[in-house]
Amino acid sequence: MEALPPSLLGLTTYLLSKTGKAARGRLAARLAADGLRMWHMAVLAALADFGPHAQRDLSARLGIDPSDVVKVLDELSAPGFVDRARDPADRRRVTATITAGGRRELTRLTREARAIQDELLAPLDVAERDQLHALLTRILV
Amino acid sequence: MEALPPSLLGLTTYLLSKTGKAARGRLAARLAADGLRMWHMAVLAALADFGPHAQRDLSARLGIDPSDVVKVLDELSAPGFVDRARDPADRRRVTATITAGGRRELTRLTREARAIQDELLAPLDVAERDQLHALLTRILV
DNA sequence: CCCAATAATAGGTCTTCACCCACTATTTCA
DNA sequence: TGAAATAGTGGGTGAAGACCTATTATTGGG
Repeated sequence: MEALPPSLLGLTTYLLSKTGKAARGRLAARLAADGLRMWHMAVLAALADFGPHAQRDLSARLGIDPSDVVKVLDELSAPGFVDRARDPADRRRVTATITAGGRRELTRLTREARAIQDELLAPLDVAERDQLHALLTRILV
Repeated sequence: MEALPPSLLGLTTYLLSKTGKAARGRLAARLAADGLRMWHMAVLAALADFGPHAQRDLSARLGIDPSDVVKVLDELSAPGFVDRARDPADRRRVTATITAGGRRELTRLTREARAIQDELLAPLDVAERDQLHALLTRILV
């Protein structure tokens, strides 16, 4: 008397929604322990992977509202994870750069994300996890 | 200059979160066209698959707060998708039953969910979709 | 050189969602 | 039979997300 309705479990849409929610929920919980949220990690990742960004470029790359970028950067620069400096070439722009501390934080968060992933994907063996990863990647294209 | 950070795309957790959000978003949009939300569909599915439920049992099966079950059933009985009747054996209980109209609505919603699914999973062939479905099923246990 | 466009920022709104509390009716059981 | 537990209901709250607007500083095009 505890099973979920097969009508729903037969929909991949539903399974995606549900596993996605589980994944996001767990990841968000770990981030919250550091006072952070998803966007903070995304911004750190973007800065680490692609180098310094004007805030507008972060907004475009990640699809966040420009005014929310401001808030995220406020919260990332407080603990010293990013530096903000006005661009001398165009003084309207503010360039955000990840610091050594920010890189360390990102590494920590990534490690924890993988731990969460291992819990969530426990029923799958390594080959299957790779398969899943590849399929999801192709969906997002 | 538009790519997402590989640091994120390398995390299955992130991919799940993102595809899940896409799936939920699209499904929610279709449901909203009928003035419904996820839980409405879940409740209809539970009633169709397992027969009439006391509200408390719906709450337990689907993991919704009992007070939210009330609201969902209010909205499902307004258009006549479910009937509510007090259980004569235990007059505290209210038994919810899906109507013929409710079954028709569920069929419609399911058909639309499959259409959404086809859009979302367009990059995958049929075998791969089955694979994805099987993997996600095993994750949810 | 002036005006329109651009970048950042501060501040706010509007939903959605999960959750919680108080209250009533009814049942169970000591 | 009286007290405790259970079922449903109504009316909230609080957090999180996405979005929107006005303002200021700065730039570049006509």
